[in-house]
Amino acid sequence: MHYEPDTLFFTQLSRFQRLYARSLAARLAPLGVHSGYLGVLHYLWQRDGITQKTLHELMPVEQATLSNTLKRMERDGLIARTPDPDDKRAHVITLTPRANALKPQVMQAIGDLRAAVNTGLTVNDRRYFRRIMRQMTESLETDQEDAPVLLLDEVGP
Amino acid sequence: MHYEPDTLFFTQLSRFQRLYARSLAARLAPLGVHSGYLGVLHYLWQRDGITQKTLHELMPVEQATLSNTLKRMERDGLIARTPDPDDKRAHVITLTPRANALKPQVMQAIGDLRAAVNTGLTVNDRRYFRRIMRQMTESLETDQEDAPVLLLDEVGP
DNA sequence: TGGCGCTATATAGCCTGCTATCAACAAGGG
DNA sequence: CCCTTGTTGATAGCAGGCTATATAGCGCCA
Repeated sequence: MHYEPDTLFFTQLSRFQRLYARSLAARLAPLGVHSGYLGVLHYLWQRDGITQKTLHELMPVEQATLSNTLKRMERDGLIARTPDPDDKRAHVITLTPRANALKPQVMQAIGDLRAAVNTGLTVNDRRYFRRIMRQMTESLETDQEDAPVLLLDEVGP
Repeated sequence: MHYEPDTLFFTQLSRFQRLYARSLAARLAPLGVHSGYLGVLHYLWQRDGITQKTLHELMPVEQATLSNTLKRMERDGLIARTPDPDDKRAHVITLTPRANALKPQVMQAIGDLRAAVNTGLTVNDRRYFRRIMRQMTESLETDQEDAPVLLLDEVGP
């Protein structure tokens, strides 16, 4: 009875995520969209003209990551950043016409991939999978809160 | 009835994978091990002294990725590369004593994390999850084989 | 009002992955 | 024996993540 299941769970998970990203990339490439842009597009399609800060509050990536992603999206002509009249530190992010026009094709690509990945699975399988993934995600969030805060001595005078 | 489930499956999956990697990193950092090293360590602990090519055949990453990972592991004193006597292009990769000594702690870290992630899940949940993940992974592999090979005209003289 | 601390964003530097390409060596055929 | 073709590994350059830190502007309070 093997204790170590030959390939690590982490390895399989990473591989799965990378395969997913690659299939997505294959479908999005002709549109000039990268997988990292998806989250931004998703929220801006719902609510255009917000600041980076607001967008950041909606998305599960760090501020620096978002900043870099927005830079590439600007370079690729998907968003524009105009100064926020109310706060000179901030910029209002808006989608370009091109980005707006892309929505149906991007949605189609996502749907296509979803269908491909779901072949052979029941509705129940999918729900169950998402439920377990959500629960594991919560456990990981907790795990990181419980992080070793240590080094709290040495605060001396 | 929402068709679009608020956050994209891909986004959730990526986030889950990143959280997993981060929790792993938190446990491995004190050992001087990065998450990308795990696969290499895993296989070399089983079978030390193989070439990069052999290792590559075992691992689900591209050759260039492996090459870079090995470079960082060498820099960090975990592996050594000695010339292969049978083939002057190749190097034999061996673990350093430090890397060998690290095995119990790394295994412990992996086990700890596994336990943390599995809290609240039944054995059945875990098995089911892995099964669905494996099946989705296979669907994605198929998806990429079916890739648009296109551009096969224009070969003419 | 002048300065200090907080906040919005950008940048530097790293890890991990990818594709494309190159250099060096191996192996076989003519 | 040499020359072509294949194979092993390294490198360049990019995407997308991260932490840490810098910069600029906002706001408040003394």
